[in-house]
Amino acid sequence: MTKTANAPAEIDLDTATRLRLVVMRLARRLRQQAEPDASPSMLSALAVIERGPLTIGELAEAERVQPPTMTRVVARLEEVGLITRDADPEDKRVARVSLSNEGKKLIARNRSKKNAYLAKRLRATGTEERELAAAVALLESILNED
Amino acid sequence: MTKTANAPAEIDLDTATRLRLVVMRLARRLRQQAEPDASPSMLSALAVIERGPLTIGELAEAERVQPPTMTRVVARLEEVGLITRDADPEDKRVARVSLSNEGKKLIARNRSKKNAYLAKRLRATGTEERELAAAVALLESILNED
DNA sequence: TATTGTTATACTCTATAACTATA
DNA sequence: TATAGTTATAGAGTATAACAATA
Repeated sequence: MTKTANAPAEIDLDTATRLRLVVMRLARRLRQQAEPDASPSMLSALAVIERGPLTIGELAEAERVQPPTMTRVVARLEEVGLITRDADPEDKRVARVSLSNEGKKLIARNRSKKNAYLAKRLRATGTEERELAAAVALLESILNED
Repeated sequence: MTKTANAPAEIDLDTATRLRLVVMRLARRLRQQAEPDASPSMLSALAVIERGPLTIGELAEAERVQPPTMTRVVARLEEVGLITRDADPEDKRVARVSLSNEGKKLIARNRSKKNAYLAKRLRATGTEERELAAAVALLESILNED
């Protein structure tokens, strides 16, 4: 095979297309760098649960997924002991989900742990973490507004 | 259900964690807004193929996926007629992949088409497209450097 | 033997449709 | 009847291991 393809920027593409490509490729890369303890969807749900106990429906809405999707994510989180689930005493249909001690520890561990992959990328590109933080904040705002 | 959860920014999280969360959630959203003609992974591969005919292995390397993954994406692209595949006459193990006319048309269509979802988000947040383009460029640089 | 690509298999992530239990 | 959540099923996206064809 000929020497490959350190993919050049796709400069002709419009912003929407570039956003789609970079987000999908970054998602792939970050997945490959995954935590051993929990998958990305589990970590994402965990970050929501951390802000306070929630029902499955609230979680699904916050994460913008359908309820069956959240049922499964929550089931796996419970299986590995990262959350606890309590039936609402006033309405037995409702399940309230909270972080377990294990879950709290995992979040704390993640927070204090330097992400080696990202740190390396930032060094390689001479990007200040502050610049990346600003870019991330912009994407968050696009994502969170209704 | 109590009034929900227009998820507030997770300001305590470190940049790496926020990047992971926002990329995974954006990927989910963009997937939900998917093109009818081709899935995100197909479009991503197509954008690489557009730069010139490539072998499966080169494509896999450019997209940073394993060969079996690319075999499948290419199979679907071929099925729906977006690419053509020609055996290399000098080495019959090798398959060379190029855009079909349909594939070229799809790319042109995407390029000229305004992405309604993204446009709405930008309007809602008062974000200039130029600001988003800068943020996307930063992510691209992190992704592409070796 | 080494390389290119495929097949077999499995896991994650997600959806829709149909269901159960409770209200 | 309506709501909260689950189960059944399916498809996309990805990986590793084992293989076939060709070099």
